[in-house]
Amino acid sequence: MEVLKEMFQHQIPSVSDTELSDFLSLWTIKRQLKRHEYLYGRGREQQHLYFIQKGAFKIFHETEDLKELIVGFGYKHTLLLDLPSFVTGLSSIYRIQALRQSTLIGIHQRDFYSFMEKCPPLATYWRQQIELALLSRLEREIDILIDSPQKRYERVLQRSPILFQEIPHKFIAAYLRMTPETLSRLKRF
Amino acid sequence: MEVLKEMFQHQIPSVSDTELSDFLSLWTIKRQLKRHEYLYGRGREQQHLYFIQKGAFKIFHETEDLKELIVGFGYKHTLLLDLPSFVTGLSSIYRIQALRQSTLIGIHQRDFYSFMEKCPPLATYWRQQIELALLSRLEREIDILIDSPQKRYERVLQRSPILFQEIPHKFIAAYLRMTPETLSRLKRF
DNA sequence: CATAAAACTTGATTCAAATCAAGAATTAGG
DNA sequence: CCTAATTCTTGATTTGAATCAAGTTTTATG
Repeated sequence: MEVLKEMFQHQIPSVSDTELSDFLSLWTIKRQLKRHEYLYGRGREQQHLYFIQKGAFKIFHETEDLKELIVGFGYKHTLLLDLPSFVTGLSSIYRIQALRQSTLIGIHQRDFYSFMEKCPPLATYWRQQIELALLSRLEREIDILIDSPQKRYERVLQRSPILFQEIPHKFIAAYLRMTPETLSRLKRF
Repeated sequence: MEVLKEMFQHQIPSVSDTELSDFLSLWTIKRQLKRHEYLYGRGREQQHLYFIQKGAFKIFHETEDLKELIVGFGYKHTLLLDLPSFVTGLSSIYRIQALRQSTLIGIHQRDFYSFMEKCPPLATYWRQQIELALLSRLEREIDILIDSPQKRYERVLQRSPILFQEIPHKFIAAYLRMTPETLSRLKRF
């Protein structure tokens, strides 16, 4: 809770102390997930926003033939949510699975949105977050369109070195649109 | 101009007639582009929002080795902009090129944003457009992560059949992360 | 801390899509 | 409407990453 408070203090400096306390009091959902556990069932809507206190997650789309297309990860001390489901309220196209034992605290979308209405700094913050998410997705589109596995690897390694410390490389390989064998060979140089 | 007016009347029904007229009067930029012409120079910031009255465009990222990674298209009677540059004000990571003779009308970002401040329905509309752009990019991410060229083709054909009528297939092939030869062979079935 | 499970590495082989090539069809524009 | 330029198709060949396989290292957890 303390870390979450610091994060918001840092990212939304214009929010007052009392507002922040009120806001944090809405983060009532506590969850503990074991390795391999899913954050929610297949195809359910997922209208929670979580903060990862401990652990790591993979976010992926499951194709009809049960292949996993990994679209992102969640690490310690960052927010975790099913963005399309959170925004639209529709059932999710993603699954989110714990990569190791993890603890989360969360807030429901309706509580978040209703607090946003009476707290303009939070509204501004959230609008910026959506814009940033869009921009980062445009960068990622370039990442995965590049032909050469070598270049894809270099680009992401440069931008997100943390990834390679936090996440098993076989998942990073899928994220980079290659096999673990290919990634392993690239790392040699 | 008439078509643009109808589009906004349809998409922002809550906006008043006088407001709409005021807004449209800010669309003062007129441009004519010949085939192969660029909307703006390499790496320039691009803070205009355009409406395509006639023509078609490709939006692509140019890699260091001058390969073109196509990230989207613009068609008749839709909006055209360099989204990351428009939102951040930074210089663009994309180039936009006319695929045939085209005419555009445009508005500068500062005029658009300042009108948004005094027109809440436009602000709401724009926020929704950003969210929609994000959601469509998440769908696209899945599109291009899929291994099989066949499946990538089917998915996009199903969702955007118009594409295949408006745009030369060699560009669609690049958009789908395959060669024109591969796309041609897929179309046989 | 022991041991079972998971992840990673490395080499050999396969295979699907890229490349190369050339002719046919379509489109642009004077 | 004609001609040149561009795009599309189809076949032959090449190639680079996937797959297969097996051994090694690392990590999880009772």
